[in-house]
Amino acid sequence: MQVSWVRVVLDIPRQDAFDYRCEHPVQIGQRVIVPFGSRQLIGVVIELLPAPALDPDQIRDVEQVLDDLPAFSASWLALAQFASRYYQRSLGEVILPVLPNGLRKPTAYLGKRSAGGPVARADRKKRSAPATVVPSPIVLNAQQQQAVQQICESDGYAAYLLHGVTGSGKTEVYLHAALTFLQRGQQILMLVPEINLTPQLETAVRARFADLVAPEEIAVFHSGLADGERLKAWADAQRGKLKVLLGTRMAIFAPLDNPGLIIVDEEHDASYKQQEGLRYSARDLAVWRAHQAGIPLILGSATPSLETWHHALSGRYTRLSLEQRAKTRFLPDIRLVDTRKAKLNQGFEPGVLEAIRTRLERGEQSMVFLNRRGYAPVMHCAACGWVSQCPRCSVHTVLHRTPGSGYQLQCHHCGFQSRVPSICPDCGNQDLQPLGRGTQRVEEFLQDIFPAARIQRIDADSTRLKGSALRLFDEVHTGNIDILVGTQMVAKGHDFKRLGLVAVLNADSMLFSADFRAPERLFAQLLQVAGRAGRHAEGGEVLIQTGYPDHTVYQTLLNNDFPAFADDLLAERQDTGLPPFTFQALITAEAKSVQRALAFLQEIREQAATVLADEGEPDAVCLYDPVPLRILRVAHVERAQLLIESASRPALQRFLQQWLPQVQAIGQKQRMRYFIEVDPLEI
DNA sequence: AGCACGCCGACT
DNA sequence: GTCGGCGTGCTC
Ligand SMILES: [Zn+2]
Ligand SMILES: [Zn+2]
Repeated sequence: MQVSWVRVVLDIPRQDAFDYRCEHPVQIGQRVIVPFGSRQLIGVVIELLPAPALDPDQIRDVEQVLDDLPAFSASWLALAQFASRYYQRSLGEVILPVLPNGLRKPTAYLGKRSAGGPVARADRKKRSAPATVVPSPIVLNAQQQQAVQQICESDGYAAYLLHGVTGSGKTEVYLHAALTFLQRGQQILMLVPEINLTPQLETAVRARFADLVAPEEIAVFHSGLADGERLKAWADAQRGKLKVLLGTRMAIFAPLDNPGLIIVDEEHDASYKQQEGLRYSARDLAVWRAHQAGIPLILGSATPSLETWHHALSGRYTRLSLEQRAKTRFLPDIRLVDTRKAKLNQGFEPGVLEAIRTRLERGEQSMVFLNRRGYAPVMHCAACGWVSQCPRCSVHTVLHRTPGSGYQLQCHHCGFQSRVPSICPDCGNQDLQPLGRGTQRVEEFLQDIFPAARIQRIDADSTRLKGSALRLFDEVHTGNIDILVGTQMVAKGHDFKRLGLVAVLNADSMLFSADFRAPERLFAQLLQVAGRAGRHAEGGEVLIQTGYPDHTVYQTLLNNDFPAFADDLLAERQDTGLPPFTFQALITAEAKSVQRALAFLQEIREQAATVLADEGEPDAVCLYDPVPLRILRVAHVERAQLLIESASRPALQRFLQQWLPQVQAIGQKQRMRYFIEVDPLEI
């Protein structure tokens, strides 16, 4: 066998690629096991080298070429390459972390327990085929039909904003369009924001495509799957065995080679943005992937992100509106409840409690939405003003009810737990009070005034165990629950047939957040919760408690004029020079003391001025003053950030490419932990 | 990111 | 004397 040289990417931060000698047949896109220092790693071959670029005695040998899956295709590698360039990470830091565990750990292949490797092991495992329900025939209305037709007649790449409220039948458009592309022999990639939303959609997909697609040609891909299941779905995608892949943001990296249509449901949702490691936006990568593959893309939402709305206005995306609610759906009556004039009872305006009582008497479900888990956001001493504080973070600790009948303080940022002090640590006062309320306290209060009601709380705490979310939602669906108390977890997607009333308690808390996207996000969330009520009968009602009923967010809910709201926000963003009219990147530095983090950011900022001057474009990119984060300290680490902004995306990208190597050098010298985020969601 | 190498404090 | 603390520097 002819010896060759290969360039391999590994999951090593800020390092490009490493060259190896290879005595086996090998091609680009194959995974290999290589020695690296004293350990072994799995890497991916990205280049075949005509000759070694290094001293031959520094080059080591590839130990094994893995061939239990086909090599990654050129188009898949191009996607990874784009993400690497755009998000400013090494290619290895993109490729390896997106692979299922078994495919990136050499131990899965070595040793006597490896049993033919992870793929063979996953294939051997018996899995019960999911039951398929018989679909009920669906008739599309004129707008839906027109949308489907336009999508299916796309010539190559086209991006569609499918704009329609809950119940307007977006899912039907997805499914009908998907059917056409399946008939053409192409694959469908469908993204949803949350794991919770996959079961309902999977059932619908399986039912609808049962005639055309075998059960094993449909797969689900998200982080809630066990390692083996995730690996099986990925392997089937890479082997070309799938027709439909349904998943959360990570599914955007699935190695499908013949996609015909990509669908991003609830495209505005912040969950599409990865918040750690490679901070990518699956929505934006979906646009790139569709463009590269030359296929249509559907971005669906009732409340599109302003980025998407802006593109729809400029003509880059085609807007398809669904204004008619499907025939079998009803619009709930949305009302604002002015809390300024009311005496609240445990956060409830009296009329809201009465409305719940009425629904109870009629045997209908109510939902209370409160975006705050735990019993109370903080413990407080009325005598001296002491509040419960996390010793490791600069935040309050939250009072939680524990499974017994006790209480505990928890930090929502670092997980720190502590006992509730019986007296004030500062002044010895014996009467510490919980301040405010979370879902646990609301649940307790409602149970107190409606003793006979069956109340269920659904939040991150009550659904911690695997599968418990599914079970709780089932309870609600089967009607065993009268009142549902929940956080944003209950806001999305679920279609509760007997739900007549939705009450929103603390919407205002999001109104004055420091984040410039707050109004947009609040509106999306409120419309989404509102969409839970009265979908299947008349008389559905949504009550939103607010102290600011005149605010445009609330007024837009009443007059149902999203376009006007979005246009106003866009005008404001243009005036203030914010996205989507500018492009941003954010560097966050972490250190024991914020002074050190700020000093580092200040130094790299000064370096930036030199880079910009050298490029002859001193004003193309603006770097703001470094600032401490709003929550300064988390788990004993203090953080500061530096915002970088430009009116031109290419200029920003060019600048980052020039500047980041110097940032790295300074970071190394100062032993500073930092990371960069392109298109940050929150600043 | 690991993991070794290295040079200083308190322990069988 | 050596066990182990984690600073620093490489890994094709
Ligand atoms: Zn006190
Ligand atoms: Zn904490």
